[in-house]
Amino acid sequence: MRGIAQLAKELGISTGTVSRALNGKRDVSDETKRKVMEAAARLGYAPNQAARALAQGTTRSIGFMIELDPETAASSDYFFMGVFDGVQSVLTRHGLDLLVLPCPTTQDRYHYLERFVARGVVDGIILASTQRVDQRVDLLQSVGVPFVTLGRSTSGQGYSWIDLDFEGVVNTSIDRLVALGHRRIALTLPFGEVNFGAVFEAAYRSALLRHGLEFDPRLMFVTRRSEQAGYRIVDEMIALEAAPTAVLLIYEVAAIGIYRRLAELGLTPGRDLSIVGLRDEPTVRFLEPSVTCFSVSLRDIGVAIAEAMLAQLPAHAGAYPPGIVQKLAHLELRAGESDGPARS
Amino acid sequence: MRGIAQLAKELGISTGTVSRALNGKRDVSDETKRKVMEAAARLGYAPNQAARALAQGTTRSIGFMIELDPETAASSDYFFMGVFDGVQSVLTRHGLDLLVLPCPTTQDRYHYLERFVARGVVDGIILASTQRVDQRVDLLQSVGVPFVTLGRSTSGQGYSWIDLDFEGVVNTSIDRLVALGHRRIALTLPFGEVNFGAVFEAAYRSALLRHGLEFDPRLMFVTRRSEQAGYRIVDEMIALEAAPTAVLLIYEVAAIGIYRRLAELGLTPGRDLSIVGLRDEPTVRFLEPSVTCFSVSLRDIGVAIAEAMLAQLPAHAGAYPPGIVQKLAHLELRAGESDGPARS
DNA sequence: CTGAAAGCGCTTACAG
DNA sequence: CTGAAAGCGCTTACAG
Repeated sequence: MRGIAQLAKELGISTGTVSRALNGKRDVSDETKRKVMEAAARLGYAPNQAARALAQGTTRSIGFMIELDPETAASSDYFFMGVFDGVQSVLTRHGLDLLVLPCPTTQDRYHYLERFVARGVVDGIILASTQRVDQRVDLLQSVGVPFVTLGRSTSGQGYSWIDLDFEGVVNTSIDRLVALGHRRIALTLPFGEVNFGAVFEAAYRSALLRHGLEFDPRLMFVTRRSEQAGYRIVDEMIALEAAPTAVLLIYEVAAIGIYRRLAELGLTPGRDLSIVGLRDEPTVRFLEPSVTCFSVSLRDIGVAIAEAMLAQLPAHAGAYPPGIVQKLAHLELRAGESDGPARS
Repeated sequence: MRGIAQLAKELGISTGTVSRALNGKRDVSDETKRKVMEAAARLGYAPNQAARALAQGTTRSIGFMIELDPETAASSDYFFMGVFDGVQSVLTRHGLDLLVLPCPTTQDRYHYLERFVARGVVDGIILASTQRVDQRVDLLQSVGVPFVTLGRSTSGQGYSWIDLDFEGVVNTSIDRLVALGHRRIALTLPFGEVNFGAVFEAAYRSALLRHGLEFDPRLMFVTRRSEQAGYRIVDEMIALEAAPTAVLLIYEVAAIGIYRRLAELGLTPGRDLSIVGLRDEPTVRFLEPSVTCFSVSLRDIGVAIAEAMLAQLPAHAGAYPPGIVQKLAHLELRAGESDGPARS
């Protein structure tokens, strides 16, 4: 005999009563409750997760699916760790566990998710690296599993998402660079079909339009999230007959490669090429000269995700206003020294 | 009716037979097997995780506990993503899932783990950020849950671990720096009680001894994993009456802060201060001048961890020689330009 | 306030 | 090769 049965026997009461006491149900005497709690703590008893999940039909855990693409994920640890912490801070208060589900490089993201969903491993799913067209959204919606995406998608309709305000970043950056006299502003875009790539590009185009600047597809560079990518595009930019005088980076780490290549060429960031990065990752903040970029609280993003999740869980209705949450996280400009007046 | 019962009804056979077919047991006709598989695929059926875990007494998933310490994790450290991928590549082949368990900053690591273990959420545990004295090791050993630690500990005895060869790194670095004429070599150590801090320091002391160099506690700097930490220690080193001419970094990202501070002071890495970092993170590899550091395959470390895990799981005995695995991952020197001859 | 019992959705000896 | 049935460890109406 083990588990709750053993505990019950030890106390000389029924397993039902033990269960009710442990779960803080009403209709159990304080005395019994106290004794059960004490014994559970003493014996280190915790209800078996599988049995409880089976009986309750709920796992009390939320899955956060991330992707281990070696190139993309290679420097995104920091990003997710911060978000995880925010998610946890909320879930913990509600007795929910966070399980991070890392989709291996070799596996298809759709099937990876599908399996977890079909087996009922978690009560809700958080999706990252949301694609422009993301079948995972359709899957989750058709199955009816509560979910929140970090990043929008054109798939599905009326679901909860939290995203960075890429439009705001682009507008602020372009306005700033134009005010500094820049007319040819390059842009780096993410490799692959992540949705924020499309958002970034669209915002860029409309910002140029707003300033009456010509859109030149040769000024757009598709890059991986890597230092190497920044190193490479310097030469590509210089090779253009009309080279850009500024560049807006979707992945700020590229600045590291750009700085290095510029140094090799005897050029100076902020003078010979203006650079604006996305997030103020510590790595980039310490470059010399410091990179102009934007700050955002990863923890707050995590908190927002968790709240959007809770709003969908029946067991937690009331704690948060039920309904769909769609929220853009504002990014605040942190002016550095990597951008300056355009030189003709 | 749902789940396996529904599938069984659909096919007009018993749930037992469906289960046996799905699990590839012998004693099921190929014909039945085929039909069941087909129907399962068509209906998107996957056995409920909780029910299966309860019946089998095994969850078929392995937990990887990491810590969300904001200061430590806050650097763009892709260490874990690489390791996860290696672990996955092995586990997947054996039908095991990897669940990453992120311990929130606000929670005690011991109790966080204890709860997961008591509830039987996973069949095995991988531990990271192993402490010099780590009660989690004792816990896991007393409960008898299979586990592998990433990093050694003085707690427990005779358990499986995979660790970086810090001793090798220190020996190679000190030999190299001494050969370059350095006599006063500083060291950065990790904040807190992680075991590799003690290993790093011990190796440093014995390497100095081997070269007949004096050990000076003022040359040891406890740092967080951050760029900021590197920035700060430059001034501290310079302030010493006998300043070090070289520094060996436990956290390579510190090089970024060091570079910045040196630049501000008009000093040059590799000439005015020699710097050797630990791992060749991309961030650091692109600094100018490039940082001398060491390369190691994170994926291989993950593979080794997973294999050490499988060796402990009864269900997978045979695939890997059972027993305790204790392995040091070799780090290969990648000479850069951040260290050079000592200047008097 | 408490106990007895059914049921959650699987797996697995046990018969046949 | 297949079915009927017990059992995994919980939770929860239902009585009392």
